[in-house]
Amino acid sequence: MSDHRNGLRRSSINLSDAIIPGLCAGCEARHIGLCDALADEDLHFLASVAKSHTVPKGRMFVAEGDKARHFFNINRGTAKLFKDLPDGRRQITGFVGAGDFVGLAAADHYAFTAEAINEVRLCRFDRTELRSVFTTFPALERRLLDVASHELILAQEQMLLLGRKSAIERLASFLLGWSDRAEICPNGAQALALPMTRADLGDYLGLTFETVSRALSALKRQNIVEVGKDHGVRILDRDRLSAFATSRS
Amino acid sequence: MSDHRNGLRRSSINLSDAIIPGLCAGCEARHIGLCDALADEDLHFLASVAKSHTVPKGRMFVAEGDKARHFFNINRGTAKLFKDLPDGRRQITGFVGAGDFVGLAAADHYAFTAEAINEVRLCRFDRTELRSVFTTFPALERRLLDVASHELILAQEQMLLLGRKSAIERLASFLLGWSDRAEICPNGAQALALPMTRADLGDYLGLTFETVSRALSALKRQNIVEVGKDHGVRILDRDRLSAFATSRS
DNA sequence: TGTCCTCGTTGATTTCGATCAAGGCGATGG
DNA sequence: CCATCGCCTTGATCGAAATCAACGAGGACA
Repeated sequence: MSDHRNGLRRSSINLSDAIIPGLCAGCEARHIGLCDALADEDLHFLASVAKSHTVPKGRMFVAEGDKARHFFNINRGTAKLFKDLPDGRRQITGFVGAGDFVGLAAADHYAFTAEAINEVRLCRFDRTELRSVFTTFPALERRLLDVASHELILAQEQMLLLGRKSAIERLASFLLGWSDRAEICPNGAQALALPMTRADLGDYLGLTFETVSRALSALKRQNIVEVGKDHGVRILDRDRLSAFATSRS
Repeated sequence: MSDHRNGLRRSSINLSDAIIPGLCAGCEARHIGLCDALADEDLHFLASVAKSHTVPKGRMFVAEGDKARHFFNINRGTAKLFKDLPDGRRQITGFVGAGDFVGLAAADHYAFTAEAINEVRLCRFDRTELRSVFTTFPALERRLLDVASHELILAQEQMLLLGRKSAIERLASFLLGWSDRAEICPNGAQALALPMTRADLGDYLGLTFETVSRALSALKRQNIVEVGKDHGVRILDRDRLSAFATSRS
């Protein structure tokens, strides 16, 4: 899970910072922003085509099938991206947080729905305007291609998880990945926050919420993780958790 | 499954054709080539950084973890892309054929392995050289971003399949998707060729080969598909197959 | 020709996770 | 305060797919 960042230069200037100064200050290296591709003085070009928005908890801000008019860059909060089947079954394809770019998985129309898990602040870019910015700053497009490549790698990792891993392996893999993301934006030795519900976790891992709960209990029982009152998780034994993430039983 | 092509202009000139004239002639509109982004007279720039190769059946031509030096464009034949777990479990993330571009899911190192299912002819591009071609022809990079977006859409569709669909739904979804690809390169009312084994299909659909075989038998029993002696499949009732692809039981 | 090997099909049994069910805890609100 | 609701946990049972097993068809090759 750490090699996937190697190919992407870490940003010293985050796009989000440029547009909403002060936000995400502790997170400037978070994941891969759309950052760093522009010189400081060019960032205002991007800012000019961005509109800042706040999405309340539970509100959907992208609907599958809608005409794809915008890209989004998350500044704060967490959202879930998912696809539904007509009978209500749901697959969450990813959780996105500060620094994450949303909207690549779209042709004419969005191929997914996005919903805020808690209050989300984001920047909205018009697709056509962003395209013209690309023409002026090709480095931005290069960066976007890197972001897309990175998402493809993650998607294939998730296919491996969904197609071939057991319930405990899925949960262990998720916790490791989630803690990797979180530690880029370090909150010290704090417990890892899990803003999503067990049901969301199930929809992400291809399990039911009961199975997620049981798998987490199993990890607690073995003193591999600790779950706080606030639902935060602390990883006690990263090595044994890693062992669970790939090996059978 | 048909809307995913809407956002991508169909190519009138296929890159593969330009480099190896005559190949893929019947497939020029196949999937999305890297095509059409360049004017006819500019294609030789691309050709100059490409090397044609033949990969025998069963031979691996990309190994997960290897330094990512090349991109590939398939001209002929079919290959499987996959990831393995240490204990041998395998997830095939995609089958690629004529016109398909391979190598996006890589940062510094490939995140997947690629192996020829039958004899494969392909063009190999040096990554760094291709990058410099981008600088001269930004339209190529734009096209590559479109290809990546399209692959992301497919990957999320596959996550839904792996996480939430039943065995029959998975097989039905695969057959529909596979026939969509094939009909772009029309072989008339012929049966649909399935060059991969049942085991490959299982590794793609997150099932065992026995379950794939049983699901296919179930579709045969209901006269929804017909399986020829050569393992080719003919879809007899596309509507009922579509119904299976999304609905429970 | 016969043997070996890969691939596919089908049947019997097992197992992991889904489903069904009950109850706990904390937040919200009358 | 208690009632309700959302979220989580745990237990009991069920079921879909995995596993184990046997066999058949076709191709490669001595």
